[in-house]
Amino acid sequence: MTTLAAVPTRERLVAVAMRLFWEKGYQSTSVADILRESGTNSGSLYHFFETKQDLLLGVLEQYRDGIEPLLLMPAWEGVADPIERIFALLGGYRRLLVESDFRFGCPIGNIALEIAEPDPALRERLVENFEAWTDAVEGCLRESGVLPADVDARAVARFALTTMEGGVMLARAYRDVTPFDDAVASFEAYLHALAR
Amino acid sequence: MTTLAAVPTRERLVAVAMRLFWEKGYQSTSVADILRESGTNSGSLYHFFETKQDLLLGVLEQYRDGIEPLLLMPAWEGVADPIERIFALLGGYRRLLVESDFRFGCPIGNIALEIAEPDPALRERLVENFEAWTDAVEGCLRESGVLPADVDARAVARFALTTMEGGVMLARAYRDVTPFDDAVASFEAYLHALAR
DNA sequence: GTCTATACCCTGATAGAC
DNA sequence: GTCTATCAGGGTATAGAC
Repeated sequence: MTTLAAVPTRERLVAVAMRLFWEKGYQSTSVADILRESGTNSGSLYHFFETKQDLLLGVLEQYRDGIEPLLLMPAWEGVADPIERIFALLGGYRRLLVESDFRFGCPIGNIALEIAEPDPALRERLVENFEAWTDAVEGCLRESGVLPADVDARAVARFALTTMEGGVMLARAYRDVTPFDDAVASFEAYLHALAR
Repeated sequence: MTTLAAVPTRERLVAVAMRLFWEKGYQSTSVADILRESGTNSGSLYHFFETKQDLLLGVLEQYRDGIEPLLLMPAWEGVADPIERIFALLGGYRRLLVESDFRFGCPIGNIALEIAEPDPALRERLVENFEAWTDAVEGCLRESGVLPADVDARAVARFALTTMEGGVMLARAYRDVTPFDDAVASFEAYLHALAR
């Protein structure tokens, strides 16, 4: 097993911040929390990151770079059909909701709404994450060939993201997966209607 | 014109907190901000509310009670057709996004994601707001009579909420109303597909 | 119900030796 | 790059007179 101490300090900080920002939110996580849970001293954190928000940027870059290997690849293992892959991806969020008793939703969506007026740099990182997610779904849609030529595949892919984010929000508030399931079922019906 | 001072203290506090929580977020609004902008002293606030979160509960109750008179009635003025009313409601959020340069989204959705692990009391207030919104849209759907009997009108209404919340989130992050418009257009297509 | 003053803690961030 | 110590400020909430 890899111990925390074996990981270089910067990566350790990003990994711990990633987890805490997800669990508690960005603003409710103190720098002291991150230092304690990562076994790091204040001086080291501020050696690598100018500010707490700078660390958040590092976390969002990590999410962006992890979409392919850490989100898509596990979700798509053993799923070859591109349309099924879209629902496997959505199913991953469902699983996360249920298994965490609705504590864990979408870490990017949380940040997007938690910070009322994000800096341009922060907003850019959020958009990069949303775009990478949308790219993946758009790729599935195109690969499937089910959409007529006059349908905007990117808009459909973005609607999948909208559905996921809205569904996760409601499921967490209700502590009930039904709103999420209903949203996914509706999206599926929408997709079928487009495909015919 | 009604001056601030003419309004009873409790209502004044709720009104100002409502605005600030929306503009800046709950956690980024300090009690001092609320006191300053409402022209109130600390002792008065804590006379009416035990804690800052208690004030948030008051704000959410106000939102809930205001859905009919302050959200639906203005949006539906001069709109008789129940299906058009659904899109008039969604159009209200669009207008808000654009006119505020994407600073104002859905105040309830913001709180729902800003607070990672809301107390049961807080969660209950969020749910009340989502339910009241869903009730209104479900009423429109039933009144319109466009849905076949085997379609779950409540699930469709909730999907409208999902669409709105997801669309607002993305539009704010992108600072571009396109994701919202695409989401609404997709929802409309979904509704048409159901209705036939 | 409202006023002033303030307790008391935790926040992000810094200093400077090693 | 890492360590300890600490700063300055702002956070929520309270005390107690009026």
